[in-house]
Amino acid sequence: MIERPDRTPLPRGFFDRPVLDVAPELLGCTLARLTGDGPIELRLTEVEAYAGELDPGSHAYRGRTPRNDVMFGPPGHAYVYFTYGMWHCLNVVCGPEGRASGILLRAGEIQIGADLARKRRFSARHDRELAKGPARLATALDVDRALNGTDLCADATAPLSLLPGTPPRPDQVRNGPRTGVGGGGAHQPWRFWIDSDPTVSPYRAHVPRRRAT
DNA sequence: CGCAGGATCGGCT
DNA sequence: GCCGATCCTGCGA
Repeated sequence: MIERPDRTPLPRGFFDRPVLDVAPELLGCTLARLTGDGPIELRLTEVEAYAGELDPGSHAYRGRTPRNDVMFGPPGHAYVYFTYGMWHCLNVVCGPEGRASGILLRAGEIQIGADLARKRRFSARHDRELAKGPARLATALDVDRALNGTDLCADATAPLSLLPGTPPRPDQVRNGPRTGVGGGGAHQPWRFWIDSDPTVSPYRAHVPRRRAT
């Protein structure tokens, strides 16, 4: 009998906890995508927590809308949003249900399907850039709003799921301010990443956009 | 390598 | 109308 890594998705209970407990534990976990062309999998190296309606940085801050509806639903589901007119970003809803908290999956290391990811991320000059940033991660794994609401705990044959992986050593888990978040939520140190990992995206402070002249 | 500017459109005020 | 949980390219050092 051949030993294989655990293909059982993380249980719903894993996500049905306070988002700040879940976020650091997601590091090292496997995000598995089943595309028509084959599987693409990555090991998460960077995530960011958003604490629901009370968090000025969260999409849920101004209450429930058609766009953020999934965030108010049960934990363990995918919240995918479209931004800047061209990009998608992927979150996991966390508990308790109705809190509308979630975790943005910001970066990872491609472990399976790098050839497929390279086709989708043709401008990446190096494999470490394939999923270095939330929109790059979504692009590499062919994630768009068609996957909004997907149950990530269903099973490994689903189009998108989260599985246990290889956790980092506890002393390798770092945290700091969230990238690109302005307003009242800017200073919260709710971004978590694996220290010294080359696939972690660079920190960028929020920049209000200037109007075109 | 760092920084500035542009792309592009859905969601919400 | 304004702005965004971003990324890419081009330019200069």
